[in-house]
Amino acid sequence: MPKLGMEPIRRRQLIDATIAAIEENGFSEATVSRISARAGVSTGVVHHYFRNKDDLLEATLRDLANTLRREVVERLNRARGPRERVEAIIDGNLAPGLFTRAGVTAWLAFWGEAPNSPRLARIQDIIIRRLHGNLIHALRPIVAPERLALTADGIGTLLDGLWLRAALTRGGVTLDDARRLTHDYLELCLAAERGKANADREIA
Amino acid sequence: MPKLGMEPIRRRQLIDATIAAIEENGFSEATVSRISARAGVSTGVVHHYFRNKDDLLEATLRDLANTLRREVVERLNRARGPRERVEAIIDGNLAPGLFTRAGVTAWLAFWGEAPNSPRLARIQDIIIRRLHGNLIHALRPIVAPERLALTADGIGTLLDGLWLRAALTRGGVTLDDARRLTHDYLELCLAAERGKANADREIA
Amino acid sequence: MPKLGMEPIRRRQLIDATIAAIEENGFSEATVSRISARAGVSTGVVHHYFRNKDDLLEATLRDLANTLRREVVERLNRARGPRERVEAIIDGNLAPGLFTRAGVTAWLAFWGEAPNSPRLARIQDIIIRRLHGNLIHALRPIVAPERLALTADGIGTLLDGLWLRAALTRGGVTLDDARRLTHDYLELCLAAERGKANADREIA
Amino acid sequence: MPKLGMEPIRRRQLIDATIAAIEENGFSEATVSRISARAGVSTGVVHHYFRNKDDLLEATLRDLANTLRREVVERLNRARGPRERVEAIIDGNLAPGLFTRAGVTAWLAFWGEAPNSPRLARIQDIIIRRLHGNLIHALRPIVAPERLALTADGIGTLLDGLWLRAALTRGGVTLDDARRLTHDYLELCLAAERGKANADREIA
DNA sequence: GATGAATGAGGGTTCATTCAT
DNA sequence: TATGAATGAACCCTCATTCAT
Repeated sequence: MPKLGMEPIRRRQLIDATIAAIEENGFSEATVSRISARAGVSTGVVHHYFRNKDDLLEATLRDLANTLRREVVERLNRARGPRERVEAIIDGNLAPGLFTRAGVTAWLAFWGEAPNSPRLARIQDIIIRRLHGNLIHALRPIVAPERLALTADGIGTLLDGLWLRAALTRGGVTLDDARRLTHDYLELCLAAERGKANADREIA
Repeated sequence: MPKLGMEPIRRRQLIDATIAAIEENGFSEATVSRISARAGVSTGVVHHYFRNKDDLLEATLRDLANTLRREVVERLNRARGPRERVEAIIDGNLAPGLFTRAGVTAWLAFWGEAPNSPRLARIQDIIIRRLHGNLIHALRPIVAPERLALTADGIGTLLDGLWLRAALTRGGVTLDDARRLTHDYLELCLAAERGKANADREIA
Repeated sequence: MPKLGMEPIRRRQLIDATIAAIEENGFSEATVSRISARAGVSTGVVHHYFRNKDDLLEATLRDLANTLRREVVERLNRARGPRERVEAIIDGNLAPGLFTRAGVTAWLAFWGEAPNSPRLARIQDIIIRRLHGNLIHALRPIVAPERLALTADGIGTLLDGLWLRAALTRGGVTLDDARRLTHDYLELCLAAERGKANADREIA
Repeated sequence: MPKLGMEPIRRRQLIDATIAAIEENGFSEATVSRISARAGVSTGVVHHYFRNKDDLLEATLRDLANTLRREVVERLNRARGPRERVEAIIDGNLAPGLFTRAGVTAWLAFWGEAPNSPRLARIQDIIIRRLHGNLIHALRPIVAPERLALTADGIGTLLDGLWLRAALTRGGVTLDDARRLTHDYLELCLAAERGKANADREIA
């Protein structure tokens, strides 16, 4: 009789094994046989639960994206006031479980493949759009409309740049440095708002 | 005597073909046979002028890095005053010949491979360090010492984030948007400097 | 469950195919694709059961060495008395299944490669040492100590020379000729022993 | 104007380079480019003076064979009496310039290729026949007719076996050991002759 | 005479995928 | 449900050989 309910278990194992394999040896070395060996199953199992390797890779990237989303949503739910909402988004993207040398390496590998894989590119697009939407929503109450998009892009771009550098630079980027940089940027933007508001008041 | 002086010509052709192949099909599809076909030569030629594929890839990344450096140096030579020097670095990194969907895709592909390739990683490291050094040098006269490193990191990280987004997002990032974002960041930083200077003066 | 227990079968097939390929076309023409075709399998199978071609070649030489050892051991087990033991070793090395044009050609091919392959050289070394050890042991009761090593070397060298000539000379070397030559050498040595013994007795 | 008389010089250089290349890295690694590099010329030169690589290899084996022949002939010319003639042949085959680890390695490489190269096989055949002919001629005066062929085969086979072992065994075979073995064999044969002659005389 | 650039077939090897068990 | 044997295309690379110069 067949073991029931194996599907979610096996998919989970294989996705975790895929992330681990990419982290350790890079995208091109993450072969089906290495992934399945790491998951403790035979190569055939991969094609039993995923149509092909591309499907497994897509599922893996989706899984990474979901983890990121959860980190952000969780912090957003605890945030009070617009300022804390922006900080929740920033801190969610720099969550200790994700923003590690290993974690960003896997992301970077997917980024490198995305431009020539429509399926991966689509997911990346969603992630970036989601970040942008969240930031716009959180910043609207505290940033002037004409600077809204620019500020959201600024924070989003900084976060992406930090991820990239975390994967590329030899020593990585410390979580503290990353936080300081983004929060300082937010501070600069809000200070400029206040300065402008003061100037407006003086004129009035 | 055979055709003389073919070496620089062929190396140039092969490097260009490598960039084109990566742009079009991604890193993993940039095979020796595709690269050589694109260069209009047989596969053997690749190994006549490069020890192996890794050497060709390294030479290609070095070439990209050199182009970037030239764009920056050229603008630095024309710059007058510290503010223009910072802008020269920013604009050099966003030079029209480099900051295109295609160009940026090749870079991203190399970034994705770097964590697993010490040789590529070394070059990336040099590029990032060079950018940081240039920025520090240009910002020193106009930014307070305690904010110097932070500001340089901010601009550098923004530039890296812009490159990443240019490759990843569907529509890319327009050159104008990129310039606006970075120059605005510089403006914010300098405005904060002035604000602090004013506050200091008022106190005195 | 897949077909089980294929490993010994496939390894046997591939080793046999390797011997056949070397016999027919020589060492340099014994390519993986020719070997696998001869075994009736695809090229991938070779690397499924052997890490690489060198491993297959080493296994093949080991197999040849084992066959030789079996031929000798079998005859040694049936031998009665020292004289018959020496003859068992000689005849084992000239066993009809091994001492054929074809068999000897494969050996010679391996000999030709051994000086450049430490792995093959090691096996050759063992084979030669084993022959020497066997001969020493068998000759000890019937040859004076001071002539023991020389006689063993003589028989061993003759056997090696016969193998070489069997592979090289156009008509090969007949089994009968080979036997006559080695047995005659043994006879000469033993006659010399007897002669010396007689002389000693006369003196006494 | 073309340099005249280059042909013998270049052929000599290339043959020497071929022997050196085979000695150092084995038959399969003796490529045209390595041989020409060692000779200090370009790859094209090889095909200028030899129709193809096989021709160069054949010329090289012929050259080795000629060297061997010269060593033997020279000693034969100095020999006095049949016994010395036999020893001249033995010592010529063990000449210090030939019977070295390096020298026999090149020979062995050719032996390994000969069975599947009719051209090389033909030369090997000549060498063996020549040795046999020389031995028969030298032994005729001192060995009984019915043992003549056997004795010549014995010495020839011993010499071939010694060459083989010199190339194969780790420590090689010392010149002294080789001489002792062959001369002892000759001694045994001649002693047997005398013994038989004595026996015949006693009967008479 | 000599060069070395160029070719392209063929080498060993890896891989995603299929399938009988 | 799971295995791992098997496939064969495609990979990078090497090589003898040719040929314009």
